[in-house]
Amino acid sequence: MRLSTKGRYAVTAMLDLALNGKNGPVTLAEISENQGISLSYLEQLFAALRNKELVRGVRGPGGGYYLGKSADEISIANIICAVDEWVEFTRCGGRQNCSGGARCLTHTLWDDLSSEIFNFLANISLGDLVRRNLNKKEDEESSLSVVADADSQAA
Amino acid sequence: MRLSTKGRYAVTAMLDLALNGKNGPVTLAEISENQGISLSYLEQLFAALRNKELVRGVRGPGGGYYLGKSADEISIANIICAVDEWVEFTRCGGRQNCSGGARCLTHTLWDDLSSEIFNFLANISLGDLVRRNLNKKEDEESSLSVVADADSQAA
DNA sequence: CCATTCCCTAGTAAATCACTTGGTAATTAG
DNA sequence: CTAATTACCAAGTGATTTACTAGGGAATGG
Repeated sequence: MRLSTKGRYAVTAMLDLALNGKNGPVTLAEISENQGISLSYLEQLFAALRNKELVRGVRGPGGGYYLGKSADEISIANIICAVDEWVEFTRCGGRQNCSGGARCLTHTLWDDLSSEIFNFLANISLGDLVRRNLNKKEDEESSLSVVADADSQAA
Repeated sequence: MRLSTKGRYAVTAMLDLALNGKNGPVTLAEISENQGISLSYLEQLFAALRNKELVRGVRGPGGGYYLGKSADEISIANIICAVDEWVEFTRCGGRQNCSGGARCLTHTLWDDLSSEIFNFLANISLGDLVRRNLNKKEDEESSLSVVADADSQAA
């Protein structure tokens, strides 16, 4: 299980693409400018995203990137897995010698948690994120209680 | 937002402590043995956990570590924050010059997602994890469908 | 006293991060 | 056709992080 800043860059870039790619492709130069990410680093991230067919590149003037499928079909887990090589840890059914000991139980607990986190992220799509934010702007228009709660707990 | 293998080590160690610390303190040597983590690395992790009062050390022979509070009062987010320095990213209300542009919207979306992930992890306690697993063993005793699903999606 | 345990500092090889440099390949506008 | 534009590709780099080793204390129990 891995969720680094690299994943954040990828999600951020994909969000930018989902937001600005409604009519015509978006160039990496634009995303680089918008999000403050170096062009060449974006190229590396997009190479990984392209391998997983989450984006589609078009070369030449007027070219750029499209989403590889609809924003609703791309989950946050998909994006993070593409660039961050999600490692599902030590289901130690064989490899390790932890036959029923405390080690194996702990590993099982961790694996369950890891799966839960994955499923959580797999159930949020790019489209969800965009829509949720627009709805929130309409509905609330004032407070940001969720974020405030998280901050206070984190501190 | 950060969720590295270091956090995994910390959660694993805390799980071990929750499982084995029912009667008397648990030594880092035991956890090191159980979980296959180097003793000195554990010491560093537990220094961070101690700072956040998630564990309590007792020196001398027969000593070891206790949980700093009950397993139900310790969330996974607490543990990860302790060792991984959870960085809440770029709520760019001031620092950056993204006045209403695509950058700021994307950052807002990311911040919302980040908060959601945090809240998700904040709502799972060590106690939950242990109980959930014990219940599952009683209830199902056969299939591990959740984990299987996650694996197939990850691949 | 002395063994045990926590506690602390420093250093390190390997990996990862975010980036730079310097290209090549395809496509379009003129 | 040419030149500009864009995606694509590879190699390398300083900074940071990871997981660990080494080498010590400081407190406590027998």
